[in-house]
Amino acid sequence: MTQAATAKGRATRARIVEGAAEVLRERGVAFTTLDDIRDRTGTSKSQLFHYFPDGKDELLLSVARFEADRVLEDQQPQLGRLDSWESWAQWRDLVVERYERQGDQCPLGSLFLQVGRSRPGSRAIVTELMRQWQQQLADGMRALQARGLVAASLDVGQASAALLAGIQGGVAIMMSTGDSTHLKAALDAGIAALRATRDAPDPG
Amino acid sequence: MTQAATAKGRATRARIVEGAAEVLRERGVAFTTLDDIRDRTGTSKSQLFHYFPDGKDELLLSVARFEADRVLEDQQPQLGRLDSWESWAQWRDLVVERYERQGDQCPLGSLFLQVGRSRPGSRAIVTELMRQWQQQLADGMRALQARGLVAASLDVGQASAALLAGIQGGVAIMMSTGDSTHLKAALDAGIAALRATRDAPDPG
DNA sequence: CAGAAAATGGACCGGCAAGTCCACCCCGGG
DNA sequence: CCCGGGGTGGACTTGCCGGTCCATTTTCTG
Repeated sequence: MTQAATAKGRATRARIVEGAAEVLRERGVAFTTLDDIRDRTGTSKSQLFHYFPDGKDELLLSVARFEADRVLEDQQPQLGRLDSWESWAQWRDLVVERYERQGDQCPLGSLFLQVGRSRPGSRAIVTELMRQWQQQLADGMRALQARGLVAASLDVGQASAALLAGIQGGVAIMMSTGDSTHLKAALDAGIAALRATRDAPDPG
Repeated sequence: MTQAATAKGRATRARIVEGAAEVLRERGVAFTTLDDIRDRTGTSKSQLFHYFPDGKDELLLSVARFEADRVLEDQQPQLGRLDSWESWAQWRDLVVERYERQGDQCPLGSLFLQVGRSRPGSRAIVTELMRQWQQQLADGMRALQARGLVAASLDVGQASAALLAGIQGGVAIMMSTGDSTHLKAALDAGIAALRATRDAPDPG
């Protein structure tokens, strides 16, 4: 039963997912038990298994979906409207701010470790998130091209892939070291690469 | 007792670390037990605790150190001699090849999940690995500068940080999606950015 | 206001895996 | 030869935690 039948049921299910997401962010997947989630969400063991019959894995997968959705939502509306240098700059700051606030928690990354990267469900979630994210970056780059701010010859697919990789890596490094230098460098380098398609390079 | 007293002891300890690293890569941290490691290494429970008195965490940390060392070793000698476009290209291929061969295993990443990113020991390992890696990239960029292949005005610190982030992210994405496109894009973009400091941009 | 279906509470079970313990082995030195 | 200590084997303990079960309450429907 993935969908609850009544409004109350749906509310409870949502409460479980959101509460579980909180606990997981705080404690980390490896150290979170169903009892922790039960406590936080004010539910009982039977409810957990009522709404997630396949047990912990199913619940974790639902949390992963929930977190994946948040990732892109948290970057809106900037990410959806990257049609000027100003909006790119704003988005860049937003990303840095979001992840610095998040600190060393990587709900999504850790979630898949536990469930298993290769499991059909989990891989689909990341793949889809990456696809959408890159898509929006690519849209932004094409918007710049349309306005003549970026050379039409730019390989948008490659540039957006590289920028996305830089973000992921920057975040990953920040998780481990607590330092956001790399994230900022990756964002700035990615945007600078766009600019460089029009500007003259340093002639030195 | 972190160091064994006799040669035999030291050999056993090394066998444990290497064997554990193998098992962890195959099964993943979350699904590996001390008994798995015991089987693989042909040792007994008491030996595990004899050489790693603090238990599983201490062992995992040792494996993390072991794996961290491998990361840079596997990129040698190319990584240590990035003084021409050819050597950069060779290194780029080496990185792609190494991680494609590794597939969806990320021994290091997962290890820290289990031990806890923030634990003093584990954070130090990643930080040091990142520092050395970036250092070697930066050295390579300066070598290009010295030969006049890259503009002296290039901010090596920022460029190396961005490239490192791109690699990390590219690898991370490949782990989750099985696709090395992003890794290649990040590497190529990073190197192209170096070239672009000298070449004229596409005038389109 | 039934009666069914959904939702909830929480005691209980069972297995697994980390960690303990002690007996034994092996080898080098005196 | 024996003795001491590092090295080894593996049975055993222990606690945790995912998962089960059933009794009870609440909510929908006619």
